[in-house]
Amino acid sequence: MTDASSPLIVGGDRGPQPGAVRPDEDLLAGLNPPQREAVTYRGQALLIVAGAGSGKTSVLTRRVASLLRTKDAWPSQILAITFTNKAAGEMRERVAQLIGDRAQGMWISTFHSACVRILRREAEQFGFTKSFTIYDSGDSRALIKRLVKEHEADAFGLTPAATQSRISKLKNELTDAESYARDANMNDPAERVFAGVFADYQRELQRANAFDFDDLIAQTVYLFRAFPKVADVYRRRFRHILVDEYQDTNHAQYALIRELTKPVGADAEPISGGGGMMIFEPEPEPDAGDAASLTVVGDSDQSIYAFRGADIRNITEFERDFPGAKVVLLEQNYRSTQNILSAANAVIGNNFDRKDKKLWTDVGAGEKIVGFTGYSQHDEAQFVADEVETLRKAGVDYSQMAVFYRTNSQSRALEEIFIRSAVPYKIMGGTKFYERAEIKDALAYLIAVSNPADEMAMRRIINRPRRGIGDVTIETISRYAEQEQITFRDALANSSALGVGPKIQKAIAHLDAVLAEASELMLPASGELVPPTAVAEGLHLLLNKSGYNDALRASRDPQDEARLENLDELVAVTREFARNNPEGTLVDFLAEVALVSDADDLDDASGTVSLMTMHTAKGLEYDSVFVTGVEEDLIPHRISAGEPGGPQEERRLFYVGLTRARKRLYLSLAMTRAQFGEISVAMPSRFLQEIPAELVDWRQSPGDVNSRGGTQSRALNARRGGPGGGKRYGDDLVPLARREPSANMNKFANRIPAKVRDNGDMQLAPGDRIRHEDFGEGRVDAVTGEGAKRVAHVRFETAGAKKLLIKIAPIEKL
DNA sequence: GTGTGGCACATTTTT
DNA sequence: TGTGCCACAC
Repeated sequence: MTDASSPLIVGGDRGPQPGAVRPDEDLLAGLNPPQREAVTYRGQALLIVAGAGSGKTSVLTRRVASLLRTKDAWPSQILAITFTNKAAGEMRERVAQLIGDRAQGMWISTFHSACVRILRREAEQFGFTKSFTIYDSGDSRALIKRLVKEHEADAFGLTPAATQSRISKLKNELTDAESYARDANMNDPAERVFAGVFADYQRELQRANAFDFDDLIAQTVYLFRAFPKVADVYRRRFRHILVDEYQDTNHAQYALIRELTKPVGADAEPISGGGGMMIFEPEPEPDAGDAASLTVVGDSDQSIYAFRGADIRNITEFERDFPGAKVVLLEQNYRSTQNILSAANAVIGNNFDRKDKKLWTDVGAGEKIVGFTGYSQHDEAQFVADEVETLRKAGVDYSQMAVFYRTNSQSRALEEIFIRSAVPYKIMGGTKFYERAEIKDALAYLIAVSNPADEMAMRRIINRPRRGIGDVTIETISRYAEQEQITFRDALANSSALGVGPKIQKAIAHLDAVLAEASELMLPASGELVPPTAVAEGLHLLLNKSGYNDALRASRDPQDEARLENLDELVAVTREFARNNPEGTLVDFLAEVALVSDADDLDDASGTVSLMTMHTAKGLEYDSVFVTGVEEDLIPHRISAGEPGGPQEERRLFYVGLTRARKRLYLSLAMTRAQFGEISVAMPSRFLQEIPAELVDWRQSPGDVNSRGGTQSRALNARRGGPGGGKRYGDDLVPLARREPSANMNKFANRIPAKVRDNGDMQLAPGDRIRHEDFGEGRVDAVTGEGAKRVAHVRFETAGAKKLLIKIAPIEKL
């Protein structure tokens, strides 16, 4: 290993002089030795293995600051890749705090944003224009759906969803439609059809001047390979490349990094074959000093994106890929208490095939992990809501609490209970703002202005609001455009030549006029500067003059009022964009909107509890964390069982969830869970067994709920902790109200599939009277379902109407 | 071309 | 539970 190699000499600036006080000494304050090393090491390649909570963000920002301070790099020579836009923003801010305005000019962004920037500059090189559109998954699904139908591919079992994910996987492996067709077995009709759809899809994207998410990366790689001169521009520019969350990079992203870290001029000879396919073997490095230095940060235990092509080998084989690489291990955790870490270590230790690594902390054991088992997901949610309130009363801010779940659908029950309990919350991701129909419509209007080649956007808005333009007319326009070799958008300008009725002709002419007016407002004539407010004004104009807003206002559908509000919010977003990006154009705005991620809209100061999936939680931390739905078939998810490496990835996901917590961790599950309106029995997750029993304080263990006649009677509506119980907490670490340790704890500890209460095939019929352990007596109204899923609809005397799963409900027939 | 009602199917995670 | 698609009526 070439330790302590000589400092890079850049732009005539010398590195730090030996013996002198380091110019970046202040940046090292408070760092432990490995952290220091990670900040100060200067060499070609550095791998920072950063366990959860080991201060990696701090290290990364200080490393960037140090590179600038020691003059090893100018800001413009730095390219830092983060996982989310939010992380990028924070990093930029923190670097600026450390070293001031010098931070200007760095590229700190996600892979996707960086590629958009590059593609934007170079688009004309390969048949696109600067104003290309970015298709999100929904857009590309819509396009694929159309093509699948056209090719009648569903006859071969090619659903739109399957086709989309297959294309995405291929692109992540840098296989394009042509090379796929070359290697595919064309005797197989299914293969042939798929290859046809793939090729058409790519053709349509090109025709629409559009890239999908995967293309943003893959096409940038192709661009670099096909145009070595272009690649050299960026190799010359970026002398220090830093990549965060490296364990979640896919092959295309890896290839991109490889391209950028080749020595300038490495590809002097143009490569043969226009496709520019992958060259795998490491190239001889003629002059290593000439290549950019690379720093990657990651933790293979937190790799949770294999399903979208992330390749854990990128990090595990880093040392092989970059010979002479320095490796720094960060194992001291500054985030969580020892109890939380012990649980997390124990869980992740069950993954074989991993380098053993143990996080430790010196902050002490802290509180025990709290466990709770509810009857239903609502019961579970009530526990969470009650506990949130208890914490709040003890002085914990809502914004310091988070609730995690495996699947988005689980948020519904939590939401219902939170609303009822008046707990302020915010759902990250889920049905996202930008996926709402009215927002997509509004954006389609903007796209129609910015990228007239995008026929999808045109088709979307042409009859929204209703203008009396149906499929027949759309096809007429489309045919006309093809005939005249013009775009769909331009065909609108010739409405009189289309041969449609006068009413429709007028409607088309009006839409054309509105789009033209908006174009004038938002698009710069050559050399002209457009005011930053142009996007906001243009959007406002489009929505009003197109009749879109009027149609919503005139509607009597109560939802349309909410849609209007959403559109107002979108206008507000454009204003905000103008404030933050005085030079931002329409095209920039659309790109930003297309690339927002689930975690991006996180607003820390909002004073609300955050609800999100465990995936979204990556990279975040909270004082108090609730991991909910810790059940078999949920975490690990049922579908993962069949996938190679699936269960292990699920374990890593669970590990990510646990390690988000600073002080308090809650694990909860439910004994029954309703999905699709069907109630089914849930079993505790195998991961619970992996946590040493002494770390968990079960308020209500699975055993309590399961076993018949257990000692714990549980009152569904009892409010734990009670309001205004007169408890006073001075300390930050609150001793929370705790029930006496469950007598059943040992029973549960290492024998998870505890005996489920089983009423056998108890027969109930409408009119029967029953007694329920908690609800008391009631009368059966109806029985639905079959076998183990039979459900009794019962009207209780005091508790009201309930639905009970007959097989396991704590009931007896009277 | 538009609106309605019935029915099938779905939910793993996401830039 | 709820969404999306299709068939049918206006």
